[in-house]
Formats: sequence, structure tokens, C-alpha cells
Amino acid sequence: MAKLLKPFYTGDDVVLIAQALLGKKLLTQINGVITSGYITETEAYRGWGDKACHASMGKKTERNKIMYEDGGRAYVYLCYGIHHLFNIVTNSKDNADAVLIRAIEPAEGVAVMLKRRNMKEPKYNLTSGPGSLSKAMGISINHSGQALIGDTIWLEDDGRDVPTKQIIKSPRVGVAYAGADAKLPWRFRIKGSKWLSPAK
DNA sequence: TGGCTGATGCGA
DNA sequence: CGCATCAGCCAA
Repeated sequence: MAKLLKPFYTGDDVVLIAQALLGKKLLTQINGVITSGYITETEAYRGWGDKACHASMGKKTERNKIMYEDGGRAYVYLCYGIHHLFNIVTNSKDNADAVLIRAIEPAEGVAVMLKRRNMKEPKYNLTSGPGSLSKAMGISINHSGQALIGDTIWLEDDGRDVPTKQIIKSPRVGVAYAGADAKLPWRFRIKGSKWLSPAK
């Protein structure tokens, strides 16, 4: 329905944006085929003062430089040499914030998603987990830097409301190396959804 | 529960 | 230039 536009992404509080993204619809159009799903799980990463962020303490590399651009772009990177993880860059230029999308609830194009994942029938793990959902949606590192305002990857507000009390807040996954920042409750999940990555 | 996987970005 | 690192998945 209503496509999310630039101002949504350029807000300066990535923790709020990460929560606002819950219930929003993520769509991709790859080779003319549309797949989509509703976001059920996110994590916030802040460039300034968050050691768990790729761009913490102003660290800038060939891979993460896209995080320093202004909001509304995709940041896709390869994890463990296998998994393509999809992030949404937020905030203004030189504020390297991003939201990692960890899980979605499939909507359109389920048959295509199954094919991409070599699965026969839909199971809850079809799109739960950041690597899984990228694969199901056809997102790869080739899309890193891609604007989210176009017609390849974009988000819509379909009117799904996620009240604050329905949001589970917990520490982020796999960031033990970040010291005290590992305890920040910046992982957000929709309470009761069956389409979440395994709780830890 | 552990093995696999390979680009990334360090230190040398 | 080489190798340790790693924000995960899948087959058992």
C-alpha cells in the first residue's frame, strides 16, 4: 500500500526505527517476480558508541562504507562466508546506523521462496533467521547500496499495528565480543509470532 | 549438537 | 600477502 519513503529512514533514533519496522511489509522484485513478507524481528545497530556495530568507533572499510551514507539504503554483507544478511541503513550521512532484519512472516510469492530455499512445503523456518530470509527473498550482496525507494527492494506500511506492549525486547544475537554493549536490549520481536528466529 | 563455509580485514 | 575471524544454517 503506502511505500515507506526517505523521511522514515533518515530519523536519528535507530532504536525507535527498529521497533517501527515491526509489522511493516518487505518486498523484493527480482527478475519480475515479487516476494514479500511482514517483518517480525529486527535488531538495531548504532555507529556511534555501539561496539557491536560494524561501523563502531568510526571504523570504515570497503564493506561497511555504505552505512555512512544517508538512510534508506540496503546494506548486505556476507557472514560466515555463506549467509547474506540484509540491513537497512538509517539516519543521516556519517551517522552509521543500521537495522538488521532477522525474520519475516511470508506473504506473497511463497512458492518462489520455497524454490530458492530448496524446500518443498512452507515451514516456520522458511524466513526465520537473517540468512534464511535473504535467500528466500532473493537478496544478495549485489544489492548492497541499493536504494529502498525504488522497485527492486522496498518497504510498505500495510496498516499492521504493533503496539509497544506486543514487542519483546532482548539482547542481540552473537555479539558477545561487544563487551557491555552486548547487553543492550536492541533485539525486537513481535510477541506470539511463530515466524521468529530461535530464541536464545 | 557440531561441522561446514569463504569473504573480510586484520597483522606481518 | 596469509590466515584467523565470524551478527548462521543444516544434516544428523
